[in-house]
Order: sequence, then structure tokens, then C-alpha cells
Amino acid sequence: MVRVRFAPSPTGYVHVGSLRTALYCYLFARHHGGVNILRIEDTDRTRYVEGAVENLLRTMEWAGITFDEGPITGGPCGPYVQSERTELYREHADILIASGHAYPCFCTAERLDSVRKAQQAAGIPPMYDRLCRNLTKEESDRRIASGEPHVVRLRVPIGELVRFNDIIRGDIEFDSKTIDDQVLLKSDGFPTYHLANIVDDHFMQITHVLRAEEWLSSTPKHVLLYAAFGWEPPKFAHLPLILNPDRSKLSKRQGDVAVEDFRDKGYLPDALINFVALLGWNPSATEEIFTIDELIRDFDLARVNKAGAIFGREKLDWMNAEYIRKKSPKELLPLVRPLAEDRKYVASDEYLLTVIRAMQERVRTLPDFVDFASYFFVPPTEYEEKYKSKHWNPEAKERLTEILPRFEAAEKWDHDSLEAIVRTYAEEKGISAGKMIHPIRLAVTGRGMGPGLFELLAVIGKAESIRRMKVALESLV
RNA sequence: GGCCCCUUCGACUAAUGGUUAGGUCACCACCCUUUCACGGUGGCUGAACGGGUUCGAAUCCCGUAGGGGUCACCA
Repeated sequence: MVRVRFAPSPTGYVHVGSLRTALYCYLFARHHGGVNILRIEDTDRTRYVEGAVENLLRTMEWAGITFDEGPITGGPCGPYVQSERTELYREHADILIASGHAYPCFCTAERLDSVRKAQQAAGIPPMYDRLCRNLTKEESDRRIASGEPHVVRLRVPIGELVRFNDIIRGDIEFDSKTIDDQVLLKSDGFPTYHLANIVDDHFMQITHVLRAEEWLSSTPKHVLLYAAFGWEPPKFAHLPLILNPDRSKLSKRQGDVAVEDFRDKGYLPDALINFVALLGWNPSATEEIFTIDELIRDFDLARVNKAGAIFGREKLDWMNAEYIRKKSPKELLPLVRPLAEDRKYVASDEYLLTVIRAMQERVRTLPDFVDFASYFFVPPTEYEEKYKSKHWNPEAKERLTEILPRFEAAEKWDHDSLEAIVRTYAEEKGISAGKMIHPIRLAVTGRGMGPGLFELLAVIGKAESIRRMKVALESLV
């Protein structure tokens, strides 16, 4: 039975890299009919952010990623929050000390710091100098009893090759002399990631560890820990990183990285999921659009790439537009309504639906519905210069003035009637319909982009359309 | 710097020793067209470099170069 876990630390927002890790865990678990577990890794009290867990839960729900075991769902291996499992970690640190695989260390942060600085100055790799590694049991017991602050460190074996297999990268080996005596238990009694992670993965019976490549270099420590406990390690799969355009690890500094940012900017969850799924993996098909069920059906860790992938916004935008087009106007309505309200646009559901239908093929993100189409709600406040200079001239004004009475006299204000009025007039004058259409569009919308003119006039309505034409005739030079 | 990982169009990627190196995004052109889109057609651009192995290498091996990750009482 496949059991995987997504184990974020609640430090604020959800990074898109985390989203992809969570997605791959979900896909992998569902593909194999396994169990997807959510575990909160909140062992760093200094980085704890209020509300981060709630935000994480909300974001996962938005993305459609579900868990079978976790802090909300519960399950047989709980609790699923590390800060509620500290006793377990302390016990296991003791087990390691007793078996000689770990030792108490009394070095102060200041000493560690100066050792590190000296090593760096000498050009040698900064590592703990193992001062406390060979303290006698009597001495360390005495110092612990006297209440001296200490941590527990892993006693890394000397002169060993640590090997493990990664599903994505194959066999990897590290010389143990390059591995630091990692702190396992901090002086505040909380475990570090390395201890808590191994203990939890073991007791939660995790079969596959899916995590980002940045963890690859600490994996030998984990392998050593499994061996020290006498436990069977899970299978590892280190996922390629998601990159900035300059190929460094995707970071906040270079743009949006939070899933919440994308949600707030009007990206649909299906689109983001589809896009992110294809960053580092693809099912070898020529199509690009996949439903979540198709992703589950085709997902295969063996097909995950080794190299990092740049998070390219252009393709995301395209994909989001694809998903918007696939939705029905009714589905879009509740997503667009709040955006219209933010801008103080007053509109009935029916009217909004009409605008959505008119704009659906022209937008890339949700806010585009209202921002590209503001003229459906309020008169233009400015006129696009490029469009104006091309289509607004004395001749155009004269013709618009001339056709205005025909609009005013119109009994029906629908697409076909409006088209008839304009085309008939153009024909009489022996000019192309475009000569009329563009100035009218400019007068009514102010922009050279949007739905067909007759459709647009019909939506805006007779009185308002005519009013805007008059305003343009009076004020636009 | 030590250690580890990686390297196919600008971007995401396909191909598991034999293909004119394929697809998608972006870009360009044309068609459709009242604008913008949508849609359609076509186009542009790619194997980091050097050695091997092989009848044959993007694919296997070795070097080199470049990029990245990691070296915390953070995860």
C-alpha cells in the first residue's frame, strides 16, 4: 500500500513549488490507490506564523488537493502536527544516545559561530568540529543534570560510503566525511526537521518520500538515521526545482511565488494545477490540457524530469485563458461578480452574464472581464490614442452626426437592427461599413478592443449609447 | 570553496541506438474579420563542447565547460 505525505511547515503563504510537491503526492497516491497524508512540520517556533495552517488548508482546498489523513481528517497515525509529538522525538533522541548513534553537545551558539568563521577563513568546509563527540558519559550526564543547555547531535560514522537510490536520479553516494554531525534535538527540546521527519515517516508508515531536490544533500543524514534506528527507509524521489527565469530557485524577489497570489490575480485552480503538473513531468502526449482525472491516470514518477523547470508565465496565461473559455458563463459568474463589486460596478446577474459571454474569448485572467470591459459598466473616461488618431477625424464626426438621428429614431435596439442602420447608411454614402463602425466604437467604448460593435451597443442600450456618442462629438477633437 | 545534482528550440517538453529531432507557449506571416480575441494555415529557432563505443549516438561511456542545490539549534 502506497503511503505518501505532504509535509509543509506553516511559515505563511504556500509556494508554487510546494503546490507542485503536494500535487505530485496527491497524483501518486491516487494513481496507486494509496493514502495521501498531510503533516504539519511546525518544529521551528521562531518561524511560526499565525493563521498559516488555516491558509494552507484553504489553499489546498482551492487547488482541489485532498488528504486521507491529516490534522483535520485525523487518522490512525496521529497527531499529524509535529508540535504535538515532541515527546516521541525526545524518546527517540534518547534511544540514539543510548545506542551510541547520537551524543549531547554543549557548545554555545557563539562558539559554533566562531568555529565556522575560522573554517571559512581557512577555506575549509564549515562543519561542527565535534568537540563534544567524545565526552564521557559521566561528564555529559553531570552537565545535563546541572541544567546546562545542550543539543543532541547525530554521531556520523567515519570512513563510510552512504548510498541510497532515488527513483528519479538513480544511485547516489556520499562520503561520510562530508556529512556534518547534524543537530537532531535543539536546546529548546524541539526536534530539527531531520529527526522529526524520520521518526514521523517511520511511524506513519510512509512508503515514498516525494520532496524537492533541495533535500537531496541532506538525504544521507536521513539514511544514516534510518540505519541507526534499524528501520527500513522509504523510497525517495527528489523532484526537480521550479526556477526563476534566471534559473535560480523560484523566489519571491523575482515575482509571484505564492499560490494565493495567483488565485488573487484571477487564475483558475484547474489551470494552475494543469500548468504546474507539467513543470517537470509530462505524460508524453501531444496535448497540453489535462483534467485532474487524466493526470491521476497517467502520473508516473519514472517520467519525472531531472532538470529544473522555469516557471513561464506566458504559457500559464494561455492555459488560464483556455480554462476560462471552457467554463460556462454561469460558472464564471460567481467568480466575476466580486471583481465587479470591487470596482463599484452595479449590474444584475443577467447583465453580468451577458458581459461574460461577450468577453469570454478575449480574457486571460478573471479581472480582465471587468477591466477590459469597463465600458459595459461606466462611460469611457479616456480614448485610446492610437485608435483615435486612426479613426477619428472631421469626416468621421460629420458622418456620426448625420447617422445619430437614425439611431434616435430606431424602434428596436438589437444587433440586427443596429447593423441594418449602419450598413444601410454606409451603402448610401458609398463607403465601407468600417468607416462608421470604428468611430462609433471609439465614441462608445474609448477602445479599439472588444466584442462586435452591434452586440456591444445592444448590451449598453439605446439611451446610454446615444448619450456617449453625443459626448464624444462635443468633447473629442 | 567542499559535496551533490543537472544540461534537446527563447520557455515547457517528446523520443528509451536507426525520425527530414516531434508537440505546446511565445514570436512572425497569411486566412477569417468592423477592432481585439477565437479559429485555421504556414514559418522561425534547438542536441553546451571534446573525445570515445557502435555499421549507426540526442540517446551508452569518459573528460571539459556551464548552470543549480546544499553546507543553521530553518524547513
